[in-house]
Amino acid sequence: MPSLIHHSKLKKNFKPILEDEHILKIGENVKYDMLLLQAYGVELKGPMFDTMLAHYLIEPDQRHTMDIIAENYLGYATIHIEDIIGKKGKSQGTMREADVSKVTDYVVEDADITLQLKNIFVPLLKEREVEKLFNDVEVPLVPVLTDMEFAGVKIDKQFLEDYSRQMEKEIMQLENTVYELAGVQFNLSSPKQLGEVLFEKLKIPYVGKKTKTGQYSTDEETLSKLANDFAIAKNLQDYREWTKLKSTYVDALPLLINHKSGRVHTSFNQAIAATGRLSSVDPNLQNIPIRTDRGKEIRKAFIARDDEHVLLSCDYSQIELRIIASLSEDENMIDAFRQGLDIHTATAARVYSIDLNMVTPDMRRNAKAVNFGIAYGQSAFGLSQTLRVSRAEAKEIIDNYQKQFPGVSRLMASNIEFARQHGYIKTILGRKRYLRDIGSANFTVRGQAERLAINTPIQGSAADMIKVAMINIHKELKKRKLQTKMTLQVHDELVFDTHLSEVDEVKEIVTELMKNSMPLSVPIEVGAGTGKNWLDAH
DNA sequence: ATAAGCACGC
DNA sequence: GACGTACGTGCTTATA
Repeated sequence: MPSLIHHSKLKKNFKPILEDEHILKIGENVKYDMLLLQAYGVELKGPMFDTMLAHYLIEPDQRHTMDIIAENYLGYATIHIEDIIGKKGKSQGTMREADVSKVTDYVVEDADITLQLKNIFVPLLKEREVEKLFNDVEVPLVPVLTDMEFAGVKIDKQFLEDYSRQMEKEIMQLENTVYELAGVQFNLSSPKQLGEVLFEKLKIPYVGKKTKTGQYSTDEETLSKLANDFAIAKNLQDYREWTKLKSTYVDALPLLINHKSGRVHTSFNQAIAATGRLSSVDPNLQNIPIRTDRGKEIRKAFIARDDEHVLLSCDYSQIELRIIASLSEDENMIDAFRQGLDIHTATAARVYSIDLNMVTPDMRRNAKAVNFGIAYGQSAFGLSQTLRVSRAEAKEIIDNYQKQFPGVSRLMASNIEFARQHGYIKTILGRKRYLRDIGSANFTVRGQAERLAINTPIQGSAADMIKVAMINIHKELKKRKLQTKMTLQVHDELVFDTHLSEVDEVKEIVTELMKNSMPLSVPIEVGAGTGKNWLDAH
């Protein structure tokens, strides 16, 4: 017999406790339990403590599974799940089928360890000054993410199946063309075989570094340098694009449609990215293509619930640069945003010391690349690579940038200095990241830590901001008893499935709450669009 | 199974 | 002169 007590009896006994607003619930990865209980009609309520999220704020660069933190903080080796349900893979069973006495040991240990960890983490959160971030942001975000995952998104399966067949034809043709140009048949998807064909059999001159295993590099950067001179390279670029889109998205997404809901339910991981960002898995809905026309097609498959609904997409405009402007208090950058200028054009005008209306597309492109690189601590070498200009030219652009935006340069330097002094760097809401290599004598290792000291406050503060917005929006939708569901978060974008009758009201609520979730010294702009599918909503 | 190479997003 | 742009997820191939 799988279980001794039927779940209806368990539910009767536990539901009043689990739904009691005053009883503290302590768990590891509470979102998982919330989702599970939801399937049994139980809504977990009241104060929460999540040991996974606590450890995420205490040691953001580490992993946060219970077996690891139990080992580290309690010196205790937990029972391995594989000892109960079998090794990972096809033979692995489920908890329902497992030996009851083993499961009993496992769950009792789980409860015991979770409580012990909670008692350790409560003072530690206070000591590390992340208690408020924990209680006001990370914990309240849990039910928001639970609702988003449960809501899921609708996928047009037929559309993707049709597109897949069309892609198959394109891929077959490209394959044949490449075989003809190469004079051999080989596996185009094998970078090893491809490198040998291009650079040994066809004797195409190879410039640039080999990969770390000594292979010829065949990545996009390499192929694009060859594309003008060798037709085979262009065909390979197309082949790569089609096969990537087909295997990762078009063929994979329909397989993940849930049979009960008919929708795709991603899982948002709240304790992976050390900067505070969320991540998305099974499927990853944060990397759906948008750059190329062939890729954009895939977004047409993300559709509203039915004919009476639309997708609403709201995204922050240049949020990371606005955060840089605000943190640095750089007058010129703040001015540009206050005047509502296109930031890349404004940057170009300053860097090239010309009028705004004299900025050419090339200048804007260069300025955009600088703005982009700034947030990551990019060097003159790095910029010269992206822009494909000489190092001297890249250095001149950067020098001009630093002269025109001295506050930004000061911010970078002072963040590195702060990290040296304190051993960590923090975001606007006080999320900390420990940079233990900041004083390393090794140039490479220290350089990496310095780039993290620059990037983490920027990327992390943007993450803080959208998390607060999500909590406030979720609360407001509930308060107004609106049916609109928040479904996706893509770092600076939120997507909603909205009934037509609610669109105007929800658009207003969302844009206002996104703008006002955290005060900056520059205005925050939010773009909003609606459509039957995700592409049209942009 | 795991690593490598590659490519998608922000 | 080194090294050279942050954060993720997931596909296929190659190797063990």
